[in-house]
Amino acid sequence: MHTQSTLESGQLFRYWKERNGYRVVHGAHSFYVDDHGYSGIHSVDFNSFFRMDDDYGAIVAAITKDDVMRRAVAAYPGLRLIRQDPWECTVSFLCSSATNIPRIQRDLNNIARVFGHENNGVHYFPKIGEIDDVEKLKQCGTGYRAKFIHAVNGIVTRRFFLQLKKMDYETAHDALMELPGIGPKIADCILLFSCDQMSAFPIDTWMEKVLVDNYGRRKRTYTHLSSFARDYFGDYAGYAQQFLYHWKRNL
DNA sequence: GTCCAGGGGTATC
DNA sequence: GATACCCATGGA
Repeated sequence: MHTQSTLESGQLFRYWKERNGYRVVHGAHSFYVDDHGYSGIHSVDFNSFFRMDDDYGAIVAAITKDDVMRRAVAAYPGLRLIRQDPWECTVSFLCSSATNIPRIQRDLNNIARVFGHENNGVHYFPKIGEIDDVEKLKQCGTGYRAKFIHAVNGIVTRRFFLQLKKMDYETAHDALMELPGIGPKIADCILLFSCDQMSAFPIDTWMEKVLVDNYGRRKRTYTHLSSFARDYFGDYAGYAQQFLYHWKRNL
């Protein structure tokens, strides 16, 4: 695994550079990781978090269908999808609308400090139901997103997220879009990064550029672009998306 | 001052 | 179905 491209490709937000690697704080975990190893987390949880159960070589081979993908994969060998906690992932991408990554990181750290749990100087993310004050949420810097985060905090359950993992893609996508503030893009991020829906293909402004510039797409509607990509790349389209997103942003 | 940033809701044609 | 505008905010 290549830690830099994996952690800094916009899927996870609460990490800090430490020594020669990173400290990651997510769910109930706070651990250190670099390109040579890790500490502070059990191997079972580490392997789950970085999707070591995937057949990485086979997946990369399956999605490398053209020269664009060959360039993206060659640029970031070892880039992996992360299997996140669905609730933390949901709040993360509710924070992500029409803003930038540094600000998402700032807001999530504020939310963890204000609503979460402190242990040995580490601020862990709040659990479902604990983000229960809209004004404090706005003070975290979330702006108009506060009302959505607060509403979703009062609706979802652990069971809801477990169901999303068992549903087919379309059903799970529809279920997420029933929630306030969650449209097709944020729903795809939640499914891909935390619900084992590897065919989900989130399309933000950067992925729209990729599909128009590099894949000749004309219609810029979400459903058109997303269904094209899912058909073209197949069952692991989400992995292709992560390579292309990171590649396009760093050209 | 203007534009853009891992969007979504709503009104309007 | 597409398009326009609004939502708050910060950095370029």
